[in-house]
Amino acid sequence: MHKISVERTLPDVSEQAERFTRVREAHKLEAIEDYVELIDDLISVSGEARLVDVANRMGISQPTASKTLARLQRDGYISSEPYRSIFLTTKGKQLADESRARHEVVYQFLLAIGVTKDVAKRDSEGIEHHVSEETLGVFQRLTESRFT
Amino acid sequence: MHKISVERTLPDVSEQAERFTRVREAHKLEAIEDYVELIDDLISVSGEARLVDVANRMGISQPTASKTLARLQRDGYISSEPYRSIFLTTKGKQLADESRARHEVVYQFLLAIGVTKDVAKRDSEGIEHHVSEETLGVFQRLTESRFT
DNA sequence: CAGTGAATTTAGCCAAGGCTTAGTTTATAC
DNA sequence: GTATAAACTAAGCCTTGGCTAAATTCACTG
Repeated sequence: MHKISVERTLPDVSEQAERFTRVREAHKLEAIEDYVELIDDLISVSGEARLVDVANRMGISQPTASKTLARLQRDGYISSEPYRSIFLTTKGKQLADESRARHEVVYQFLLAIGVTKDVAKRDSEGIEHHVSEETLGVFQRLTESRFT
Repeated sequence: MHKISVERTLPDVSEQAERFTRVREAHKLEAIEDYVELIDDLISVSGEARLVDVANRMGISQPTASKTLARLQRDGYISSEPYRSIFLTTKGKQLADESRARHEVVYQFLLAIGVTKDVAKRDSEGIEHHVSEETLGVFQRLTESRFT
């Protein structure tokens, strides 16, 4: 059995480096987006966002949630008094809205092309953060035109 | 202008927690996948993989690359002698192949639905790690049937 | 075959994001 | 109005993954 060795070439160094750097930067925003989106949902549905709920829903311990929320407050996404519930700042609310919109587009797109509901939920959670405006636009158009 | 408040519900706690946990776990594999894929490419194209090239192409400093490669070796993905070039273990080569295949499917799919080449390259870099087998299968079928 | 420059490693720093254990505050029930 | 349970914070530990500066090794040139 002979293996056909594929003609493989490497992209330009700086171009490739930039791509990886971009992905790494996107990662930093991801956690923040997930938090503000969740906090916004909690406020909408249950009237307030408590640390304990954030921790439980993110699947992390309360101290870890506490530390992360402190960072979010430091960076101006949320506000809260010690031992009190959490509020989104304008900046945080804006990010939550944008993030949810992107999330929803990806989710609906996956459904439209025939991915099952549960998997679409799981995959869209990871994918949403890495989709450019251009790709998102394509997703949206295709979803609307129901090309299935 | 009245805002229509959307009926928003929250998913089951443990289900949501599991989803976030899954994404966090995927993240850990990402870096590894990117490294072994790059190392494999370097070996294919230039005959060997040197730390300096890995660092330059990942867009990180040499010491950071050195530390990460040490972890990869510790975990059995690569092997190398001090000051020598880097080799993939069977485990590493396997992961590189799988990762590249997934990467390629995502990239070709994005191209097929009309995303421009540069953006497809960038987005597929981030998306590939979060795509389940099921979604990947759907991508592949749709790409092959050239549904544009 | 010695000197030099490039490649690599070592050491030491930092932030993020995870954990546990222990202590404090809050709220509730009696 | 006080006891107690739940919520939250504090302290301290770990890994990953980033950096710079400095030391070491390698390879090549002359």
